Amino acid sequence: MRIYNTLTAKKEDFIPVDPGQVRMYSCGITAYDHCHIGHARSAIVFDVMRRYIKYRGYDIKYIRNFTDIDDKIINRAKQEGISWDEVARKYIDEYYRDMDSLGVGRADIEPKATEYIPEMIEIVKGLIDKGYAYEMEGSVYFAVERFADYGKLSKRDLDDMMAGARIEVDERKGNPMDFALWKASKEGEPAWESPWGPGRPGWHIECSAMSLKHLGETFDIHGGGADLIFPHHENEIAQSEAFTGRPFAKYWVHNGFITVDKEKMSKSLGNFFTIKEILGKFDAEAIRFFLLATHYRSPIEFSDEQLREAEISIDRYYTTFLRIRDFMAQDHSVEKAGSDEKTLDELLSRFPDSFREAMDDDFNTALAIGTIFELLRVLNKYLDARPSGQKGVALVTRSRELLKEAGGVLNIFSRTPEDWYRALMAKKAITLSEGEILSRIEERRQAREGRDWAAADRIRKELEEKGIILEDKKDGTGWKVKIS
RNA sequence: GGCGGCGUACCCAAGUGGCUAAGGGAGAGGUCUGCAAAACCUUUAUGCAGCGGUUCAAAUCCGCUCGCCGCCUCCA
Repeated sequence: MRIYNTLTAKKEDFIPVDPGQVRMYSCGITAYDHCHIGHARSAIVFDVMRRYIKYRGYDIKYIRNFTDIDDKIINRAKQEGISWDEVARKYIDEYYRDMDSLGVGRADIEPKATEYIPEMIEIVKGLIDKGYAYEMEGSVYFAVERFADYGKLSKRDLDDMMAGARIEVDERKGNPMDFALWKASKEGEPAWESPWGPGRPGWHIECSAMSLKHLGETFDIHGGGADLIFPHHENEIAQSEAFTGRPFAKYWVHNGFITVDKEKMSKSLGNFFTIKEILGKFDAEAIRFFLLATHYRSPIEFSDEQLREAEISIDRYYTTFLRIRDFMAQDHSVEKAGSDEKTLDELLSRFPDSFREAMDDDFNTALAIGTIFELLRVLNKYLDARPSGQKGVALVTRSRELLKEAGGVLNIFSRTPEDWYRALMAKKAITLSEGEILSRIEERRQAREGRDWAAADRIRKELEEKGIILEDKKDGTGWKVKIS
């Protein structure tokens, strides 16, 4: 496997610190509002990395945190008139609701910042003892000049940073770039006891404390959105490496942004779409497919049109699965070859390698999806000749297994075609019930039997206007939801 | 101002030195069909923002130009 490492700005061979064992940490959310599609991208990208690493035979321990204390949470609590911990709890629940629908699995450990206050205090104390941090009026700051490697992740030079150009300078700090490890709490704010008086942790320290506790001083993969590179991840490196004297994370991976009109989707610009809004119009699987159809480091322009195309792609997959099922159910007493049997056979032989090579190359899910659709095309062509017999059963069974395995790694294509159509009926607000559709199909069957094509076409047209497409096959009529 | 990224067909999107430049959508033509739909076939980039250069060989490396974006403040 090769992974692009932000730290070295190169794709590198992936060699875990401990052979066969992977330790991965990704930065989760600050629980103060509903998640938008950008949060979904990050969560899905790391979910797929985790699944693929496991698929490749590694034992993986995956941690994803929640920031449950922070200025934004405190402000939100004031707005909503509830306590800060109620805000955090509420939005963590909402997070799970969103992620569960998107097929994002739970991490092995999902620590919350406030559960690690003693560990954080220990690190802050250690950093003061080692001369990397100083206390000032109840707060503690990390002195960036003391850490020689400061800037190595974000490729910045302290002198060039034009500190103060865009930040409010606190004149009392040793260097304007010094950041808070521990913040003194103001009257009425949530506070924990510390050697420096009542206060709360700075933002960055929680990840250092939680990763150290669960993954050790040095671990393999640390990820998050590209906007976390500076200052968050840069500061994590400074704190952690200054404290332990050991390298922190070996591979740093960062996902690209979702854009709207070419601009980064963000809370401050207000150009964001929440996951729930999008789920109101599109199926969760389409969202997941849409996000995985582009490489994780590239920007993705958000658009309804792209989501619709994702639905069409998924529909193509499930339509093929219905064909597979029809084929398996038919009579196989006669051996009859399909079209291009050799092409299918050869493709099946190299498919696992193609898929794996794509994913091995820095988790190239876009290319991996391409291999899936290539197999669908060849399989469809094979089935077009209406083959039968044991050779065919073997080839089609193999195709089905490989497709399901690949889909499983990406956690897409895992439903039945029926579940897909039912979900689509709900999203597209189809007013007909399945029973009504079937009875109309039966009426039409009788009309067709009497060669009353006008009546048959009328029924088909009527259903299409209500969003249902009919497909006449040799042994009956199937239906599907129209995507438009 | 500093650092970084991107620009591939009508749209989306892989490809970062060498086979016919993946895959999806859309369009056109065709096979199949009572007619459709689905599926399949053919077709749509002698071409990869532009101009130079390196090389036997470049979308891929180097330089310049143009355009777009990101980070440098909370941010996935």
